[in-house]
Amino acid sequence: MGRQPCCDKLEVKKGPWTAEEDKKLISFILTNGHCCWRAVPKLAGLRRCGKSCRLRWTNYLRPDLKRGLLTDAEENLVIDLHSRLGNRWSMIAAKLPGRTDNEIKNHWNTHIKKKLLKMGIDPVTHEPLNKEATSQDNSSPAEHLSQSDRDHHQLIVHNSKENSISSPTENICGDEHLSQDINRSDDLLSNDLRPDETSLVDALWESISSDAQNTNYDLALSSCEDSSSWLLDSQDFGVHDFSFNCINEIEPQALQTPAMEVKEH
DNA sequence: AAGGAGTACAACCGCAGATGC
DNA sequence: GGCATCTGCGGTTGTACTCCT
Repeated sequence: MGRQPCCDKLEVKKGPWTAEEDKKLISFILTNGHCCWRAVPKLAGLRRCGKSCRLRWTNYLRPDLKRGLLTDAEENLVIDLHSRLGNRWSMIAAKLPGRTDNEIKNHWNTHIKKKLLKMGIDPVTHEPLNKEATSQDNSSPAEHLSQSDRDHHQLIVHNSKENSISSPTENICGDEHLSQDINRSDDLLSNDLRPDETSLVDALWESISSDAQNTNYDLALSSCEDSSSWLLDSQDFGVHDFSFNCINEIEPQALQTPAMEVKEH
């Protein structure tokens, strides 16, 4: 007995999101939160699957996201965490503020994996690919690499010494070192974070916040400006946090403000 | 300049766990 | 306990872009 599809596939649009769709989604979530993702597209006037809306929001539209490549410190932290947690991208992402699991996963697959292979380290086990070669050859592979690459290498050597475990995923629970190290890494990270990069999404947010001055979601936005902590709670700001009485009052046109040209050009 | 190869990243898909009835 | 539904996660794919020949 198969599951129902999460949405009516015939009605649902796929592929890249348009600026107009982005704005609808942002406006809707700022105004109402997300009651349940399945209902969001309908209520927001989007012909998208709820899943797609959730993904778009969490991976791209959330205002607390950082943009741009991961810094060296972030990369080191990802490698460190990966050596302990394995491919648990959501857990890794939770330790990198402003980064998403998808982003980290992509970065791992495109950058870090290759970097580790280049260093002679198995990106899955974080063990040297050829132990004999590394023991015979006094010059570690890291010596041929940049400072940041050497940092990675040292971090991995440190980790493999500290966790004398066969699999990186076996040491997840009850590891006091883990939380301590993660905190240490967080401190390291916080000293080396890049400032946010201006982006199209920022422009989108600017346009929305100017719209917000004339609408009823300025409250949500102001709390957003204070800090992004409301977003951390956003997992929960469902029906119990937001009144949905207003939903019927939302005119689709009201969500379609004219400032969306940014992305379309 | 053309086009093939490589790269980066957004988005989709399917599965599994959590939850409610 | 069984089933339906929702959500989140990880793997994979699609596509736009860049680089190289």
